[in-house]
Amino acid sequence: MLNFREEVVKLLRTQIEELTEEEISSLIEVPPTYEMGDYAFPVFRLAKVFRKAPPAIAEELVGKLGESQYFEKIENKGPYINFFINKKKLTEITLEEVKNKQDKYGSSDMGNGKTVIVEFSSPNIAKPFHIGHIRTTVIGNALYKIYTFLGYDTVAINHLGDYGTQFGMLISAIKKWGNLEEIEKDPINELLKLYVRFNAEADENEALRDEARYWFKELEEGNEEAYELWKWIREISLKEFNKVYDMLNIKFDSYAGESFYSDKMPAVIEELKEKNLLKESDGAYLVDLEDHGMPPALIIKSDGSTLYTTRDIAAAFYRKKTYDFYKNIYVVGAQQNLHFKSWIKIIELMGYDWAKDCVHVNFGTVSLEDGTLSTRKGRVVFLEDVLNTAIKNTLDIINERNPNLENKEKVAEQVGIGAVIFQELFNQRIKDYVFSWDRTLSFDGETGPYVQYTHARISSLLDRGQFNIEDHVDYDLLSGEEEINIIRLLYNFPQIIVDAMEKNEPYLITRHIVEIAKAYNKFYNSSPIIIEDLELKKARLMLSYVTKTVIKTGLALLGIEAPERM
RNA sequence: GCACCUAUAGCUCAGUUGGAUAGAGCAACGGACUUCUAAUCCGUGUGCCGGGGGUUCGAAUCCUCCUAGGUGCGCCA
Repeated sequence: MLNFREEVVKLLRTQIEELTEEEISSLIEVPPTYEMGDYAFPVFRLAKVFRKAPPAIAEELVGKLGESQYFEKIENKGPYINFFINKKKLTEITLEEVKNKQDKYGSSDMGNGKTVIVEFSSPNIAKPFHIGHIRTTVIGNALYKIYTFLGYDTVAINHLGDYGTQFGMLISAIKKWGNLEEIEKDPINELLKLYVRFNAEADENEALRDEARYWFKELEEGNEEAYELWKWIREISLKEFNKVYDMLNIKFDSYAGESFYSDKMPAVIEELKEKNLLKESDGAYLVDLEDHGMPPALIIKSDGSTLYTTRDIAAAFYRKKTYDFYKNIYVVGAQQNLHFKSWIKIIELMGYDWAKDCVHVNFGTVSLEDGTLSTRKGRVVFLEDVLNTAIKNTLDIINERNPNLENKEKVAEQVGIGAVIFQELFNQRIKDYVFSWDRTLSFDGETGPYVQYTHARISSLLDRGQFNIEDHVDYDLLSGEEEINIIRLLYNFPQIIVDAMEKNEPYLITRHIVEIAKAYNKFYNSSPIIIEDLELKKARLMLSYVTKTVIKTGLALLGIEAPERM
């Protein structure tokens, strides 16, 4: 697709020898409003070379630039040279491209089959899937889709928390107080109860902790009873998690969790020893990272067992060997910033330059109005409840506003769940937030339902207007301000996807499709579409169609469905 | 104590990597459905961009020092 920005650079380069194309390109910007132009070039940087006042330089350059088929106007306003895109060209290029590529519009082969791993969600077995897990789950899924869309070979890994001392506790608790049938009926809650009870009693009776450690050691050493119990806990938990994954329509390529790497750690420890990175301290072994401004990283506990740092290193090695990744992404909360910085540094110190390809995609903390989430203190909001409440709320709205809608339940699911995901992907990852039912269930303004509504409205319009994609369209009929505002946003969509990928920030796409929906709704409210004038009708329907197509693609990249009616 | 992150309108947040008059949504108030879906659209106003200092043609954005909040800092993950 023709790149107008590059055309600006090329044009400027013909008159500016003092700057390279790259330098010119980095100076190009988008003016605050479109009345000022589509692209602007501030000439301040040339003031010293030209030994003239910036406005005079700009004026002189404009005079020399001459005509271009891509721009209908080039003028200077003070020290800025402003470029106005040829509207017909923009419309033609954009609409043809969307028409041709349809749901592939914005996709690319830039990934060239390179492998990108996205590790996300990764809940702890035997613990509830709560609102704190939604961010990693939803952000990770969006990134997975974005990378895939850009031509990368992607691997979605759910690094289950299925190992560690906590399983010693659970096994011990089940053996003491557990009733297998009851657990099977309501696994997560029953297991959680056992876990909480165990912790409470262990606070009184220290011996219980030793028992837990004993059972975990048994598990590690292959005790059959412990292993069978562990396997059973893992299976029933996964079944529970899959209920939520099904609702969110999320699939993983691998569920290799912590336990998977348990036999891969000795090799790491051997190599650390060989490379003289391991230091003994109080009976434990660690890697000293003082030279890199970090506290030491503990690798082996004084009782000989390993820690999650060791497991993450082992996992990274395994993934490098198995997938030969180009990027290895971890969607994990910002609380673990130091942990990731530290083990990635260790891999670098071991001499592997692919350490730089391991990226921690972090995000801020979700808390509740009465404090931080705490499973053990019962301060927890279950994700399944949030989704179900959103669905129910949506169904109420449908019954009120559009009671004759077909497939109400299905649409309520798409919209309710979409609203939750959308909200989650609306801001920068790093922001902390306090969970609020009000905000989650608000469907007005810049929300998922708003965008979906726009999509559904267009769908219905296209049917009524008997839209035919083969119809020939006179692009001159779409040169009004409201039409061009939509088209500009559609034109920018592919670049937004690339930006979102480079920054690992899905919200860029979320915000962009909101802008598209806003621009379209404005147009819709002021321009009747199904009208007598056949040519105008065809043009407006085509614009509606391409808008719908891009909205649908944008939502899909976020993991949100786009119902045809709502 | 040390390290990292955050601070923009009453609330929740954008701000295109240093550019032109700092923008949205929500909330409030007023308008637009016998006409393509009113989950929509149109109006009305709000800012010591946490504070001080610096860098330069130019700073919400970069540097520095404060302040407030969050997170983390060897035997959990």
